[in-house]
Amino acid sequence: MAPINRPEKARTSTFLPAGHDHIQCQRQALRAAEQQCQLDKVRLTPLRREVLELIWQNHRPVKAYDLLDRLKVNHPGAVPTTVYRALDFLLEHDLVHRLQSLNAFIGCGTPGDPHRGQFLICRQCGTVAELQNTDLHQQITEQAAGLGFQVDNETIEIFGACADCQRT
Amino acid sequence: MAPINRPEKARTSTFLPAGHDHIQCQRQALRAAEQQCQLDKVRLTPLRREVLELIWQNHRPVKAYDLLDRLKVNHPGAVPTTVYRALDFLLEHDLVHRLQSLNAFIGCGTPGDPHRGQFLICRQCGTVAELQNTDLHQQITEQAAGLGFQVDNETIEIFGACADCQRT
DNA sequence: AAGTATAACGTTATAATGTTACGTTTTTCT
DNA sequence: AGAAAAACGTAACATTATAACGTTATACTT
Repeated sequence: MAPINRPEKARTSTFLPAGHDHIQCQRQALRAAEQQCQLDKVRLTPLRREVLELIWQNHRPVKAYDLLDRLKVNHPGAVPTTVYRALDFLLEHDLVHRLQSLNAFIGCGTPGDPHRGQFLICRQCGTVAELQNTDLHQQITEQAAGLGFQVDNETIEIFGACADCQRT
Repeated sequence: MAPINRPEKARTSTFLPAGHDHIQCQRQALRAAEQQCQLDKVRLTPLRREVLELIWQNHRPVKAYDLLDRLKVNHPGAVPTTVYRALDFLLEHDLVHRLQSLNAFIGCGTPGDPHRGQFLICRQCGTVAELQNTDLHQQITEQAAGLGFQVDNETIEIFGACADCQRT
């Protein structure tokens, strides 16, 4: 399946600008998720919503069992299945990403957009930036095509030091 | 750390040409590993060598516990630590790669080369091709640099259908 | 509105993956 | 030969993820 190729410039959703209002950011993410679910005609149930809310508490990846611990506060009966089922739903509808290198999850800021999965991950502070680099995507797709390989999913996870952490 | 940027064209190590002589391929890989270890002045012990040999039995990723089962044939005392220690060694010396999306391992055909980790993975037959796409690497490094991010490691794992599997 | 199909969730058990800690053996280096 | 370092043995355990099956809630049809 050839990818959508919008003529946009490379952009990034984080690293966070100085005055980042996260309360607002989280609220906005949940609103976007609700809209996306309406469009997709699927149900963002209270449980799923709560998991998504927990994921959006910051811009660092969360592990499933941490999520579980946090979920238990309001949801004493929660067990691994509870979390993994919610995560499966959120992944399927592109509301969160899975970071394979970390076995962890992070909210997706742009649920409607073509969904790739290009991440910069700071080893030190753990902050993750999601890239939307169309050129990169296209270059990969083209090289693959040259080898007769038809791409259906890409995982790009780049580790290193973010600007803040380099200074320290 | 700025990457080595050799003016090479994009290349790939597999998908396998029609008449691929795997016995020869495996032997060659082990020879290369031995040489690399000599250069690095580290020891490719019988255990490590045996694990590497098992990994090179084909061009599909192997899971650690599968490796363990296979290792037990000649090595009844083997336990997870046995395998993971060998894998740690092999990874550290760039003799194998870890595929994060699969929790699996695969031999590296070019131990001496600058070591990135760009893979095409066929969902159907499981065959993996390692790419050495310098442009891709450079593009990532540059975009990251533009965000003040200093790359130290990249994981690129592309899933899809290889040429053979598309035909079926 | 009742009946039925489907989706979501609860519950228990277990599988798969990976690590820690500590002791012993082997190799290397002086 | 003796000391230091590396490799390996062994047991326990931590983390991550899924399977199987039953119940409850929601949506869909008539």
